[in-house]
Amino acid sequence: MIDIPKTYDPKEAERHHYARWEERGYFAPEINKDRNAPVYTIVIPPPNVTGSLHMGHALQHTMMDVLTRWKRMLGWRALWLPGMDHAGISTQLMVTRQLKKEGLTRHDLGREKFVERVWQWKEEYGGQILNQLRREGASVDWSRFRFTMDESMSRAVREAFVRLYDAGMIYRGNRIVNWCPNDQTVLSDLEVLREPQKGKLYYLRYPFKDGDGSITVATTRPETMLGDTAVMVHPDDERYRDVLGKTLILPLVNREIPIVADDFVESEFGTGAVKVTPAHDPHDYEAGLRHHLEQISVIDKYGRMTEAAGADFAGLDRYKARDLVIEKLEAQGLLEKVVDYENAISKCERCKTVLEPLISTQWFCRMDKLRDAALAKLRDDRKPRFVPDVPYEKVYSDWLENLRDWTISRQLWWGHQIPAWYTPSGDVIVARTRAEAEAKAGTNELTQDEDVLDTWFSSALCPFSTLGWPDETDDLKTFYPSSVLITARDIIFLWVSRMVMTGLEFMGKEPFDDVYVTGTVLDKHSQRMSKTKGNGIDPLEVFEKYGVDATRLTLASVGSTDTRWSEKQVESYRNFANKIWNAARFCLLNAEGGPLSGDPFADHENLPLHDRWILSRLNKTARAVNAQLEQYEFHGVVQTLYHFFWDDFCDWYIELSKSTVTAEADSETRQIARARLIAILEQSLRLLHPFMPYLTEELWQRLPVGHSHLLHGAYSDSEPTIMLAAYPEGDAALIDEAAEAEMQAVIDLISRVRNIRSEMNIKPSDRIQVMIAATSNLQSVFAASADQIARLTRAEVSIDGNAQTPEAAARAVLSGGAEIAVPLEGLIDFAQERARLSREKEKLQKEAEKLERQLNNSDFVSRAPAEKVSELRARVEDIAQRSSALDQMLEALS
RNA sequence: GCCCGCUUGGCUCAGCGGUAGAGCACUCGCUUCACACGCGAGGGGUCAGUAGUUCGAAUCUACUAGCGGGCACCA
Repeated sequence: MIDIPKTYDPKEAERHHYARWEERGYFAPEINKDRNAPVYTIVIPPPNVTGSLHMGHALQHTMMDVLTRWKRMLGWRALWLPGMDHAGISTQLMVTRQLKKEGLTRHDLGREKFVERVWQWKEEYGGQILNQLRREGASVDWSRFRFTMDESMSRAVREAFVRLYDAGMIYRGNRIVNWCPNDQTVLSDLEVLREPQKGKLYYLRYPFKDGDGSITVATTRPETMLGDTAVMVHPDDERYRDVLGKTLILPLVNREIPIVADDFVESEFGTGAVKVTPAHDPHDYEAGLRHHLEQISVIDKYGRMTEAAGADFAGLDRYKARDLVIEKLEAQGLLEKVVDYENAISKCERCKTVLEPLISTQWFCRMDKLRDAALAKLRDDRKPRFVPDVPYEKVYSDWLENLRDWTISRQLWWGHQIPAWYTPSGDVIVARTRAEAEAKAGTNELTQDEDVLDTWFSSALCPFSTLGWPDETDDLKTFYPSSVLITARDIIFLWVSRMVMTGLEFMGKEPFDDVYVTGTVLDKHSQRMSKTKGNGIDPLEVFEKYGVDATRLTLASVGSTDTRWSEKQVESYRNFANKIWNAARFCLLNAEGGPLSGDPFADHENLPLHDRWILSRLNKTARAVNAQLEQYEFHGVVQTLYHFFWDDFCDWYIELSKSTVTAEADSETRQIARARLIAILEQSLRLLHPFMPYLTEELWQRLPVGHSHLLHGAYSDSEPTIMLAAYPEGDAALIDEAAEAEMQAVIDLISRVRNIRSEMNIKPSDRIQVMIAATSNLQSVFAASADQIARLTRAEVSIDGNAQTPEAAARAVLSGGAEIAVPLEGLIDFAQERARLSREKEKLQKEAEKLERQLNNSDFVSRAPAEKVSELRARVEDIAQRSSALDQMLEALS
């Protein structure tokens, strides 16, 4: 007897298979020997080197793996390309912290040594997520793994930079930017966190230069007043008509500043007069340009006041300066009032420091042309295709339309140093290499720009830089563009849009056909999981407790809508995994003598009903599964598989096969029944494999089948693995509606008898008798299934339309013209039976009335499709028949 | 402020123009020779509300309410 544990132990299966799959190269598209096979590509949105696996990753990875495994089994050359990004700011922060513990700063080490330290850190602590990817069963091609700081990727970054610069799309300029005083670097708009905060609104009086009086302005940041160069009012504001063009004396500084008119001002807000600090506010910066105002920087890159703020303030922290400004203004009677006020404040996404808008020289990427190309692609070709299209297509295009230039330089040491050099005379040379720059400049006295590029600048190139671009490699030709990008919605801007723009610019083609946007896994209070809230659930712990396969199934069924995390759900899929294990256990315990070759379902016409039925169900399921995967209907496909395996295969097919399969004596009938059972199981495992890779491989390897023959043709010379077995696509010829209808009648009959058993409180161990009278068609169906009906109802079955049934019997009427009687001499309570039948009659009557009403509506009969009308008529007829049979029964009982 | 999504049994979610579904929870009965992470039988929903379109609406349209999200937030 084969020894198989009664309960599935996921850890056991998870321990072995992955390493074997990886070693044997199953993940690489080269395993596929069919040169004409279609290509399927997914480039992973590279997780960052400092990150570790969270639920969102696990969700996306599951879906990517499902699709990759599915296409691979269909014989496609499937490539899932893994990568990782260098996360400039976060990583530098990690290492800086590490140094701090040693009492060092990065400047103590110098740039070169510091970068070395970062590489060391990366080797030691970075990329945790890569092993977690393995744990998930992700079938990524590790041989093509790319890290954004690898030389090949760095080269692509320099190439892209040079090309964009030469095309006039990258420029260096002095503009207002988001500055993080803590990280000492500029940030792009997308890295800014907007958070509401309780603050104050200060009303300040600015006196007129000539004559008495003053204008009151409101501000949340009084310290910036030291850098004010104007006050603005709305041109139509009656209150200020007379003061337009007048001059004010800026308090504390005694600078003369003008009053100018600008539409931007909202007269209703505050006093309707706005102080303008072009050097420390993005809106004021724009206004400053419009009115040719001086830009006076009063705050430096450390968030301290500059010399320009005046001797009293220079060197003070910006918040200390705020207090001092207020104190001094109050002393001079220029503080009108202070009110509580809530507004949104910009913070650094990573370190949460309040950002300081500063004027600074940075590199920018112009977005107009890139943006227009992306928008045109969407408008003309509807590419990329968003799934679901509502609302993401609009989210994407709205964002693109309002796009501003992208700040791409960062004041960091970890990252791609900008390929720009300065000559002694200050000319800028942009080139791929220093040598190229020297040649261009005609001198070797060049200094390279100190800054590095935004990490996203390199990530945006991933869809093609990972494939070898700028070289026209075979990989690039073969695998670009990729088939689908799977991602969470907060990445649409950071990634999707930028990849589309660079893809169109450099490759002339969008980087992926489809963009599938996953839902979000929320906690049970509908809150997003986050580190700061501490409400995150660690996928690794879930793997540990319920197994990887069960977790994958749970995550796959999230699909594209947000879902609250429920451990009960994982538990039910854990139970499903166990159900599969035990179904296989049953098959294996009864496998002896099952033939190894040949199609056990060969003689299709003459198969028993339940065999034709399960074949029909299986093939229908396979077709549905393929269709649903094609449409990214992850939730639906999980339901389809679950229902087929548990309800159709386990609850019915195994039970219907049992008497033959478990017969004591060996026989050809027993052999073939066993072979059929195993064949259905085997195909089911293949259908399930993309979702549950470990369990299915574990079981599949144990099945007594000719494994090699089951491999897809493209992998026929490989070692057998379910990973490379042919994915069942479903044969339409095996779908047999008649068999399904007949089987349904048998199932209904068995259910009705069980219902009688239960309602009449008949002990499971008590044998009963079931007498069946049916119309000729069903009569033969039931007759052929009599043994199975008997077994599943624990009854003696007799089928005879003319037999006399005893009065003391529980009865039921089936749809399609069949009646059953269960003689219950001495056991039956006539009143109870009457009540039961009457309830049933009532139900039928209600339904009949509803149908009659519809059929009596002449509009319905004339306008609804004829098919629909006749369907309803047939139902009415069936109900009438059952109803009158019930009447007879009731009459007999009275 | 602008835009979007969601609202279906106690809970978590499917369905998205033609007889209201699943899992969990609940009730009853089962150590039936794969599985108690199980088997069998049940109960439970006017599909948020209102008005429309339609022969027919949970499903389409508009509005309302509640919840959630995105963008812009004006000092």
